[in-house]
Amino acid sequence: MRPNKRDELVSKALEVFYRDGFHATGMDKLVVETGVSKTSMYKHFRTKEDLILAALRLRDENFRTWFMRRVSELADTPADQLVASFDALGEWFEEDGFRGCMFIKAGAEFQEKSHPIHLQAAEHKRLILIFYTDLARQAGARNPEALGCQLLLLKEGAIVTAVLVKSCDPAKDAKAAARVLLDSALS
Amino acid sequence: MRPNKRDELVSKALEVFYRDGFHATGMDKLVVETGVSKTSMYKHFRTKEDLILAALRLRDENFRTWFMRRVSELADTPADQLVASFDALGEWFEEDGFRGCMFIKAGAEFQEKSHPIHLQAAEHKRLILIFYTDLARQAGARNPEALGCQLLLLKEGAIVTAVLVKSCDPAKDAKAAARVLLDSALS
DNA sequence: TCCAATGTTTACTGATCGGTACATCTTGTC
DNA sequence: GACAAGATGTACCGATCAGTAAACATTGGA
Repeated sequence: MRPNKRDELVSKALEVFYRDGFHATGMDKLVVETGVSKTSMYKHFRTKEDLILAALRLRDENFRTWFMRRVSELADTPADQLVASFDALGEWFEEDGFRGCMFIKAGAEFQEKSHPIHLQAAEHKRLILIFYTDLARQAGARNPEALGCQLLLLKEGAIVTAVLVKSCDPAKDAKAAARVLLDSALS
Repeated sequence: MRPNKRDELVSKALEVFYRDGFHATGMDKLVVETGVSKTSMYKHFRTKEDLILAALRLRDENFRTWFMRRVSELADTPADQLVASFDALGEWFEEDGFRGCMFIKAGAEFQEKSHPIHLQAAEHKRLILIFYTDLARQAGARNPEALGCQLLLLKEGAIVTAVLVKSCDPAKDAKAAARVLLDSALS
């Protein structure tokens, strides 16, 4: 039960769950794709739910790390970073394997509010909200909580729209909207 | 094969798919919940996919009818209707059985862009986008396509946030954002 | 009343679901 | 090299998946 082996399994499972969905991905498929045996899989993870939770934890870490780093690379001041975050999103949308937000999908497939997977998806969004609220506060917004939530709306809407609506350029429109909302929150 | 019987089945299937998800809902469960036999079910619908598509068609009709009617009840001018649409959304979020947007969930569970279910979900979003773009044009926005898309972002973001983030009042924040964006698009 | 057509039910198919019992292999220790 | 302990693979569990064949019930017209 080498710990790095476990990490490998989580990483591969994350990839397959993200690509094919949670209910649509059986443990047998994961066993084939990872090359490990079913018994080994269940030595590392008590249930499929445990594996999904581990994959979501990894995804949360990966995404937020990438997102925050990229935002800080793209702009220097909090105000500019608020706006630049939508450029970062736009880069993500253009990636080959882009399939929308894993946590929106997790929340959609496990809808009970008390379900551990639903709760973990909600926790990710809470952390993103905090990220935006902090930036809004540092930028000097009159009501950082309200602006943070509005930026979260734009981000989530942009992701959904990037998946489902071809005739839009959601990253561009969200960025423009963010600038307007920021200006309005500062004046 | 009375046609109203078929409508009954679609209506019940819609309810169960919306509550429990698509992959998580087996035909056997639907057979039990509708009280009809499995063979009858498959006389009305060639495959499960056909049933899902029929349910989505009904949902599209129901939702857009309700949404547009409610918006026109809540305000008179196009500009006010743009803003009031988020009050309508807020009413929806407060309903007992609210479980987010069925089309976001359909797009999440059937991710291939060429899949008929994915395409139908995308079509619904396209119609909503047209609704907002038309209102933006009637309201006199400088760039109705851009404002329409931004309002769509707010709407989709508000739905996702209403499902996953408890600490927000997304309908309220989206409404405030819509007003700011509208003002900016008019001046 | 008989027949044909239509709708419905029961009972089943092979495949796959999440999960496990048990045999086998590998590895560190003496 | 002997042996115990942990990791791995094989082969299976009952339940459920989407879908179907064939018997049965119902209903219309002649």
